[in-house]
Amino acid sequence: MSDTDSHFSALRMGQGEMGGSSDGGSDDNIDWNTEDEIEIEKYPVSCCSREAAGPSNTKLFDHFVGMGFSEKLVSRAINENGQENTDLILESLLTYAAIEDSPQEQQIGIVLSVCDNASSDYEENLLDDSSDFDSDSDSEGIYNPSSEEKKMTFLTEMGYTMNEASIAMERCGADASEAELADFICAHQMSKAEDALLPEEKPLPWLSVDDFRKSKKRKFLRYDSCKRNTIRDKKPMCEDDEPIRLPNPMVGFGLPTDSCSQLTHRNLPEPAIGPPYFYYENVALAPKGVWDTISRFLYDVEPEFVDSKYFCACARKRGYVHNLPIHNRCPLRPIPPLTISEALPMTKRWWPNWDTRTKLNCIQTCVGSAKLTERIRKALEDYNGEPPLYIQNYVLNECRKWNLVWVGRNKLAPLEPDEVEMLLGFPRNHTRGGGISRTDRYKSLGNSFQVDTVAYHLSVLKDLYPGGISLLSLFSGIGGAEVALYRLGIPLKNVVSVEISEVNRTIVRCWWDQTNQKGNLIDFADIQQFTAEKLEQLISAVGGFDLVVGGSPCNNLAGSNRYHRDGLEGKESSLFYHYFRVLDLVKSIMSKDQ
DNA sequence: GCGATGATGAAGCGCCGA
DNA sequence: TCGGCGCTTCATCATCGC
Repeated sequence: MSDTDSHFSALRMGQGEMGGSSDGGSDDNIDWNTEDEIEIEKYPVSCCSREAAGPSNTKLFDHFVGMGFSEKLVSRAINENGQENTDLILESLLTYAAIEDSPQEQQIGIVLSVCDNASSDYEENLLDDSSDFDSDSDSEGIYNPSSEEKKMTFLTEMGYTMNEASIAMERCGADASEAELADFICAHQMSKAEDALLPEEKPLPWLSVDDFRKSKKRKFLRYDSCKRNTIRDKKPMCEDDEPIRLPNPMVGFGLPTDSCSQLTHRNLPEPAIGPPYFYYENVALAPKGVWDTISRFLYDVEPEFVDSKYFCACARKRGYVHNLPIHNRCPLRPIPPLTISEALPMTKRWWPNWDTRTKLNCIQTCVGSAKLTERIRKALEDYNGEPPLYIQNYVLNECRKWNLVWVGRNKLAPLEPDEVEMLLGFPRNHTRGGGISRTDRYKSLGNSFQVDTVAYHLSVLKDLYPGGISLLSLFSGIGGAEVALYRLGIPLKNVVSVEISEVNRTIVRCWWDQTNQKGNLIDFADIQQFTAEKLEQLISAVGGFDLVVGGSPCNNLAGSNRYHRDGLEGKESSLFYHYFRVLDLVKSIMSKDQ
């Protein structure tokens, strides 16, 4: 198994289910003469306009060879189409590849060479996709093959074929980001998958860019009938053509405290059905469109939005995309304190009656400063416990903003790290010791799961895996999923943890040792180095994963980020695509092994 | 160099009144 | 229905002290 197998895994949803031949026929279902060609005219291929500025013949030749086509085919295509119209050349090349009787291995070889040569550029691709375009625009008229190749590399690393990548780049144009290109291909694959369900098979045209951009949900329309009994129907504002909107109240498929409102069944899209089970988490209040993209990538599974204030004494609005069963959920015992006064009883004595908070806001990675609490103390001390309304409003605003609690007369303070641990469902001192600074504790905790909430969702696994579970934990952080499973009483047979922060890996390792786990814990630092080969070895060693958990970085999604709230294209948050990549690889490898 | 501290808006949504 | 307002938000960066 190699990286290129993801090529097939990405096609699995469409090609495999179409029953298409495997003899190099990845494009058998593509209608190369669709009306969409008209659309192409509206979205000129970047390379064409650049070539028109006057690239040399050699450069043109090298360009297509660099894309992975054989010299023979490139010569033939240039001879047949001339040097002016690179659209035609590219289309000819793709057609040759599609109709050629060459074995698939040849195409795999193309993909492999691109991946290998460009692996070192991969991170840069993820981070700098927009900057590529900027530089292009700066040098208007000058052809820059590296930008195109970087996108090609990105897409092939994602597991798409060269042909799919080329077509997507052609259709979406030069201004398309890597994510948009991947989304475009994904849309086509899903469409093929759905067409496989139709009695009459026919070649499926690629979506036109216009259609794709105007109605990204088009490809999923046929799932509508499956969704009629799902939570979506409980949200009348959530039409298929509308972006995903957050439910109010944010209770997901139901709360343990309200059995009447619990949803016990949903129909998952076919490609989403395990094994393995997967569970993805991120901030609910992400920029518009982010959850639509996440949902589309994760097999069109409807996100479950839950505010942890229903599970503990602090709010934590998160979206969860998973394919777990949703019946027979049960909460962790003991039920944690649900109000501030229950969670922090020593604050009751000092809590003024005009501070009506019963829940804390979302716990973040930073805490209020000592100067702030001192300013508040001074503002309050002249009023003997009954400050005027404007002072009350000022204080309450700061309290909500920084999650301050009353620790004395006129005295507020930020939460201590161990209090945060308790509120989030971790054992006391989970993040303490081992050379970890106080700042790092806050940071790690602020980025973690709320254990009780996650455990409620994962509780359905207890009956399914009485003998224990093998877990692939991506972006593990301080081990929220591991702690949740442990507290549920689900034995951890094997845990493969991927976490970039050494501090966090240390925390998980210490917890693992201190709780006398009997299973195996293997940790890795960088998900970007988590290759198909490595995955295959791990899957072979542990006998497959039962659950793939991950909450990719939210830095560029969170409202608190006033500098780089760039959505899924942001430096850190773009790592979501690696969650999808790894999950899809695991699904592919495990489906082959079965 | 590292950790702690303090200053720094804006996006998105719900609510409410016109 | 629409616009104004209030509320919330897994953060980032510059600076300081050790």
